[in-house]
Amino acid sequence: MPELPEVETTRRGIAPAVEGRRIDTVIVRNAALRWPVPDELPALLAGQTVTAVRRRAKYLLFDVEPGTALLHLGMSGQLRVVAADAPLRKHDHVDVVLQGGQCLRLHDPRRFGSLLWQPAGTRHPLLAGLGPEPLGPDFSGDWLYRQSRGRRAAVKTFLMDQRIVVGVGNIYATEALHAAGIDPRRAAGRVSAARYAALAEAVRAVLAESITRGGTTLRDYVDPQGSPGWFRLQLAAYERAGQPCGRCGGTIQRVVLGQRASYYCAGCQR
DNA sequence: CTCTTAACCTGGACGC
DNA sequence: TGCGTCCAGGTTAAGA
Repeated sequence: MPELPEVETTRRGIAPAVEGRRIDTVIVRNAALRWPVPDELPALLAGQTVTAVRRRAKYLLFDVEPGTALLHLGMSGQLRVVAADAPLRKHDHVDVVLQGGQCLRLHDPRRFGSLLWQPAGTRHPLLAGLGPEPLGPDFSGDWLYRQSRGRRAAVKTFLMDQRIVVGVGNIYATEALHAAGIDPRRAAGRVSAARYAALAEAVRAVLAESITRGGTTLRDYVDPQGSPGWFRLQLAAYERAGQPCGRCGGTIQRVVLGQRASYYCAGCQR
């Protein structure tokens, strides 16, 4: 489900309820996520005060004194702020019960998400090797250009590689390439520096605009208050096969790249 | 190294 | 109504 804008919207939605708040208990009903939730996690978090909720790539990071809890929402994860006694739904796998009667509830039907622990002063292997934040200072067209030299994989697959740049998933890679006028099938190593400059700008613009609209709800994404995101209304290419391109009037095509559905306009994406 | 593929899992949409 | 097939905002391990 979530790419950077949805994770960031989730972060902003939970921060007021969580930051500076003490954790009463952590209830793990089903530890069988992408990786097993560590047995010791509830004991590590109970009684701790959350000093900050951060985001790195598509991970939410909950800082407490002994370390950081890492939460990834996978494809179908939702994190909601609910009353601690709110009725349970199927697939409500974890509750972080906060002092004051609210709780953070993780709901994840497909269980591709993960909840892991990083002791203070260490770096979890999953966070090692991640590329720059697309909305940060280290991401640029020049960076993309240099990383892409000699690569034959499709530029869309390259753009979704979290070692190259984080946070860009299937929707936003599709949209950014459309906005930049680049054919997603083109080999990454055969895109010019000038066009990577345009692509980097398109990535930033599409992510920033989606955040302002609360992310994209295609099927089941909701923010921590249960509201959908509205960026879907802005999608120019994603899931628009057969429809006219808003820029050139051509027809949006569907193709599969790296096992993921991709959409592009044969008229204006080269 | 780079690249491709299978796998993890559930549920909704669709065709018969 | 039911059953089979395909598809879905992600990521990793394994193999070529």
